[in-house]
Amino acid sequence: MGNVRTALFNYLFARNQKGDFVLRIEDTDKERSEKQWEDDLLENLKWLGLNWNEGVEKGGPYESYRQSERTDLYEKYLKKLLDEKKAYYCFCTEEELEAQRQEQMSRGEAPRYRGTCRQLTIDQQQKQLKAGTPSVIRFIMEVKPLAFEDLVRGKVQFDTGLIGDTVVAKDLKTPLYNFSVVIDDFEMKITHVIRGEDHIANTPKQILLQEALSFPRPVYIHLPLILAEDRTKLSKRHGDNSVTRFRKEGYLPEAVVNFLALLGWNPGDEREIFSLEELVKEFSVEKIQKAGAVFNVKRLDWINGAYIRKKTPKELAELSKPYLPEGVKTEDVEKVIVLYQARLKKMSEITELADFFFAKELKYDKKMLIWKGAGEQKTREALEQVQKILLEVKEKDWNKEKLQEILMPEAEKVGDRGLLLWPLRVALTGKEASAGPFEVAQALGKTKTLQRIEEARTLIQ
RNA sequence: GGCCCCAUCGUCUAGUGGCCAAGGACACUUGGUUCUCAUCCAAGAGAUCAGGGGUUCAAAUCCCCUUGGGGCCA
Repeated sequence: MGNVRTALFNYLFARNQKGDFVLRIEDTDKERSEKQWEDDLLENLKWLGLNWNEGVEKGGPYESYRQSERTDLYEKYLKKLLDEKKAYYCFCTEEELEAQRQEQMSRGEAPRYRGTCRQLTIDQQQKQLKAGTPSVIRFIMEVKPLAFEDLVRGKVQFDTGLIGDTVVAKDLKTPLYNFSVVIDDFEMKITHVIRGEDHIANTPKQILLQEALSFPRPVYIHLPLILAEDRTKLSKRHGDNSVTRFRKEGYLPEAVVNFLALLGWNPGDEREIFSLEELVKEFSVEKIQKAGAVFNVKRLDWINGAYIRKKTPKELAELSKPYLPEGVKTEDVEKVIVLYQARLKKMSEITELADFFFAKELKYDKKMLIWKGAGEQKTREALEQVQKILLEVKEKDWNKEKLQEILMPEAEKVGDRGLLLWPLRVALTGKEASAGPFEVAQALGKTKTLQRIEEARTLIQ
């Protein structure tokens, strides 16, 4: 969810600027493999209709980059830092580090690496390496006040002295996120970094690294986080909120784009529904929100419903296919889908709403047929009356307008329209709630309609 | 614990010193439309703009402090 939203904002920004661009999406997700992460993302972006000129540059969890073809590149820069004495090997053990951290925290200081191994000479380092002592590569953080300009937050300041020398790689072949991201930005000529707010704290490290390697500094835009109900960062802990899931449940891509764009951004006026093209046109960094935004499925549902209502029967039929029994005829799908167009929040709901249409036999409690206050007898009479009338209706007149024209006066005559209409509708659908009786009858056709009324009549006998 | 970020209805938000005793949307409540459900329409409830100090003729809007929430660091 977060990574797709970030990709969307990158897309909107770049398209709005009309410049050439390359998208690089970063994510430090440690749970999934690079391959799966990338496949999911690309698939989702494609589904959403976000197409890039040059294709999306490979991102993926940076921890996995050691596997990639860029290894030599990272090694080159790592060696450069080492040669220039801007980085060094560190042989401190976990225990030593942990003890140091505890001590610092107990004294109310910032927990940071003190630079013990910085003192080591090249010879000493080599000796330890040869001996096979476990080690990491640390980058020397220059101590100075550092500020960068964030397009949505303004000036963000840090005191780099509080950070300590960061680990940039486990070894020459295994770079870590903060390092590889800097190399990638440079190599890919990234000019604008648009990413989640959770990366703000990483930015000074990356800037110092850029400076050490004489790389230009890109423009930073940090997006507000997507939050769960409990106002913490949305994560797997909160259940599956992936775009993949929403796609499977039958949310429409244009609705998801619309919804995501409005999480943390707004057009400044009161419009709510936007196409991708409109979003591109309207997008502006100044209107990006600073505070985190809670992910609200009900709002997504509403937006999705609005898009569903705009579809043609043909489009809807196509969209609902995955949620209907296999082998059903397209014309049948079109018949039933229009009944529920105004009722659907997501396409997957059609399965249950339309099952009566495809079922050979309806199963329901006969009590359901009885309109409030009416008894079994009155209900039976009503069904018989409707049956008699409908039997006379010609095949060519079998449409909802005509059926209503014929049945409505009869229902009026009874006094309480529900007495006639309710049993009819239940007989046809077997449901407490459904589309109206006339349109359902039209969709079912004369034969099936009469057959179901007969079944209901027998049931209540 | 340190640093950083943030703070308007339950939620997403409008608002960049006077037009705001705060507007819209979702959700909620009520009523209307051909039985039900939904759509649609109408109405309603819902925020002393986190709190406190300033600055100003005037502050939701600028400044400071406090509080609260979040993120990163391990």
